[in-house]
Amino acid sequence: MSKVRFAPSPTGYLHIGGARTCLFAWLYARHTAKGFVLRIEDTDMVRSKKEYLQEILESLQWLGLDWDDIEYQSERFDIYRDYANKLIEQGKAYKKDGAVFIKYDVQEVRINDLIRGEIVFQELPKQEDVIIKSDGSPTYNFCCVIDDSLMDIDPVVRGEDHISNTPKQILMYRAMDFKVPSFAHLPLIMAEGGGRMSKRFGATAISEYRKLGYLPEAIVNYLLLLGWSPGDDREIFSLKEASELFDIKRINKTSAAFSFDKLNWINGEYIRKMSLDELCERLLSFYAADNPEFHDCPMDYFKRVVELFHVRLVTLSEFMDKSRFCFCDDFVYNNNAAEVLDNKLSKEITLLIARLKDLTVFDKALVETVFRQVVDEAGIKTKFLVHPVRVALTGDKIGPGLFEMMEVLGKEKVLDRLTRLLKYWEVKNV
RNA sequence: GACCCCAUCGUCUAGCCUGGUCUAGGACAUCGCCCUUUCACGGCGACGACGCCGGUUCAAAUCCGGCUGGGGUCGCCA
Repeated sequence: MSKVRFAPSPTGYLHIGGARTCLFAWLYARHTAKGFVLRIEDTDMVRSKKEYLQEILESLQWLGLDWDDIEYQSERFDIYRDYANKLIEQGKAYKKDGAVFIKYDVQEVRINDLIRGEIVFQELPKQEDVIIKSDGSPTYNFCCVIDDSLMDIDPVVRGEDHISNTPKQILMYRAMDFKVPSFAHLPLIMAEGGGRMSKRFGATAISEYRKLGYLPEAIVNYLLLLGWSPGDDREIFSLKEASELFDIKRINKTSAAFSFDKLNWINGEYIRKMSLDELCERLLSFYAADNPEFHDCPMDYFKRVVELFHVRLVTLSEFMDKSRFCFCDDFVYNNNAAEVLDNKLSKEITLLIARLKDLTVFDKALVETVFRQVVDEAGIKTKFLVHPVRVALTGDKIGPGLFEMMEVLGKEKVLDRLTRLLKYWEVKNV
């Protein structure tokens, strides 16, 4: 049975477009139970870098796109040279200036494309092409044809930018008496707001998205939606579900614009649907070495803090800023909270402190009961006491629910921070 | 310039192949309402598209042609 491949070139990082190409090729392979080959196109000895290869492999693993085989073109130069020599012997190629040129038997070329149907090229602009460069290394199109043929790749799944390469490749298949495979040319991804992906576009490398706090399953899910749909309204799938549902015929012909809004939504969906324990693990590994406070605090405390932000996170990276007040006491009151602090409720806060002090069990329900009693006695609206207390506890006017937050922070911290607010008002008074 | 690909709400899309069930469905974003101590989540609702012109047909988002628009490729890079 034929196989499917993804053929990255280690001359740069794995970018979002490459990841999507790989995803579709991978899904096709898994759906049809064909083998999936990772072919490293490292024929350009100058531009190919080990670190890029490393990064590409890590990114693919992170995304969950595994492969059955990996091949390196740099280890196959002998094969390419043999075919070049054979073509020379047959009079289909010739040497010039140290390079080897193939002569095309120019004719109409038809591509059988699984996504677009038949594509017809009337004529080719060139009659010949280099297959072995003057430095002895083989060219892309030549290697590609030989490897796709020898590795029994069918269909050839790749980006739309390769459509124009296909006619000359088909002529090469014919020159070497190879069976011509079918192709599946994927539409390209465009930058947000249209235009090419490369220009004026922030994050392109997959590793970048990882650093930004995106989950691999969310990225994969989003990429899948960018150009494919199951035909109904479902939008959230795991890789496993996707490989079962996948149908290459349902890939769109139109290039799709990338949207951070949608990616963010999907990422948030995955975070929300994740169990609390799972989210804790993800956060701990995301903040691995840089944030010892997360690892040093009691796991139980960490978990309860995470719970406060579970439905409030879009990316993992937001956790640090949002939860800062849970791990340190030295925060300052945010400027946007100034308005809330204008109204000095020293008397009410003092009363609240006194009542909270009496609590022996500092849980959400009891805290709320006490809080509402104070509000009643003071004869003010709940929200007028809630807002300044939140600022006192977190430094910000927006944040998690007040009472669950108080329970998590604990009596001591709550009382300290309320007292701190009283002092703040005192100082301001002078 | 040449060759090729594409064309449904702002964005991602369903529908198109096998014309009528489409006063075009869903999602994101936006806006409003509800929930509510803020934010978020959740619920409800609003806004919003078949690029244009012809043709075929009793009937076209769906088929055909042209135009326009967008994209890709024209390297001894991959």
